[in-house]
Amino acid sequence: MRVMDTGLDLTKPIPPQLYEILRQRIVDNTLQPGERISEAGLAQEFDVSRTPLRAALQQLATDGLVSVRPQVGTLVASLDVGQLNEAAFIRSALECAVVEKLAGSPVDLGELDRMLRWQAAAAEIDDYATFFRLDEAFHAKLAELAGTPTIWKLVQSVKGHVDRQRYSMMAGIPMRSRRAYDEHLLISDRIRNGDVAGASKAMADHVASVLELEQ
Amino acid sequence: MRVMDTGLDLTKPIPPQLYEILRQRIVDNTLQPGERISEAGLAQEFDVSRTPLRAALQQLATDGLVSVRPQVGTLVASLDVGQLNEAAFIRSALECAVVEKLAGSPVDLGELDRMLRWQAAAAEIDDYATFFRLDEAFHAKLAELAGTPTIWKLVQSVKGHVDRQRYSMMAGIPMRSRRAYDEHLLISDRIRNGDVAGASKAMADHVASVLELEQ
DNA sequence: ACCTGCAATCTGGTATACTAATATTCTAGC
DNA sequence: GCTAGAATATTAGTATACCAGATTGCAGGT
Repeated sequence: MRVMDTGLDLTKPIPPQLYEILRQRIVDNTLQPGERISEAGLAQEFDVSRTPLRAALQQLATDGLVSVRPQVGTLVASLDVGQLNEAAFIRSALECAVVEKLAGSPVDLGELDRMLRWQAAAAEIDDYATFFRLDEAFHAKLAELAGTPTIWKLVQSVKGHVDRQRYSMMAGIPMRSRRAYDEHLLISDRIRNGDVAGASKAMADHVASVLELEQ
Repeated sequence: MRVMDTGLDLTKPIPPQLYEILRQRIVDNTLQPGERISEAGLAQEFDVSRTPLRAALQQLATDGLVSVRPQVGTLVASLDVGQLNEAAFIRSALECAVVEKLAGSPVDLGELDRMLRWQAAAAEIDDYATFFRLDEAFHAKLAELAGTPTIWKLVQSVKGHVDRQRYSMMAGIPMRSRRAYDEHLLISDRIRNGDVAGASKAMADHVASVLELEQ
């Protein structure tokens, strides 16, 4: 019998919740590269059967965050510089295409401005958790405004490798909420001005900046 | 008891095979938009249990080719012009990024030339099935040479909507193997010449051409 | 004729049992 | 002491049973 809270809401679909939890554990290195994952063990921990757990692992496998070897085991994927670069490249290509489209065909940026003000506030008080959430929402909103919400889904599925690298580097490094906010501002300004190439460049710099080692 | 051949190789993983078969049926309109899919029915048809079948359906759902509604049913996704445009947009962004990278950093294009000669032969004799296979291989090879094989996986997962539209239009229309071959040639030439913008443009035109209604 | 409510049926979601293949451990033989 | 091989344990893959929610059709009341 298990009474401990597993953090799952059993009234909502289980696999997506398990996916998010496990993804977070891999990204923040709670589950380390190369570590073996036990389906049965995790199923017991979350007090669910292997069935929904396997659905979550399948998603993580398509994201390249775990590697399942039949009849052997499921491993947390190793950090691979090639895969990291590729993920960053893909993200850049997709998000640049989004802002190019936005800069080329005017849309209402009111919602974006509102989000930027929230970000400014969060950056001011160094509320990193909130800023991180708003940062994700900003990029998602860009894709939504461009009429390409699928792009944000693809970016998310590819972004895991980048996020993992970021967590590895992040030990004690001061947050860059302020810088990220400035870059967001630059992107939205250039979109507003219809500066297609400039907006694209600003986005490329922005997504590249998260991997820079120096402050 | 079932003796009919289901087309499955039981010595290899089942879910990917089911995925390919069902994807093909959706793309070529054997399974029509909005049609209801019965997990139990398909499981019986292929003589497998619902477990591997559900894994395949989950993949098709992430591709947006089916829509799973809990306790209601699984439906073949409707043709949606918005989704089609988005898929074409994403494909263009990713594949243009690939050829831009290739044109910017010289690599050995020997394998590509070999594939182009095969395509020329297939186009000459109007062997459409073979040409289609070679066409896919050409694009996959571009991604491989650019060091971004994941991009081709993403393109494939998004391409279903485009392929479905292509099948809908293809009734009686003469094949365009020759034209596709010429476009491939143009792309590879511009890559070879380091013409980044030109190669990108050629690729954009190429992926856009499959949706053109006129000959 | 129409609306309402209940019940039968069908659906996908989950739990569990079983299989086959791999990895590991232990042991017999040298 | 060491190696080869067999027994054991563990794994992901698959099949099956069960569940709860949703739809559908009909019965009965208005």
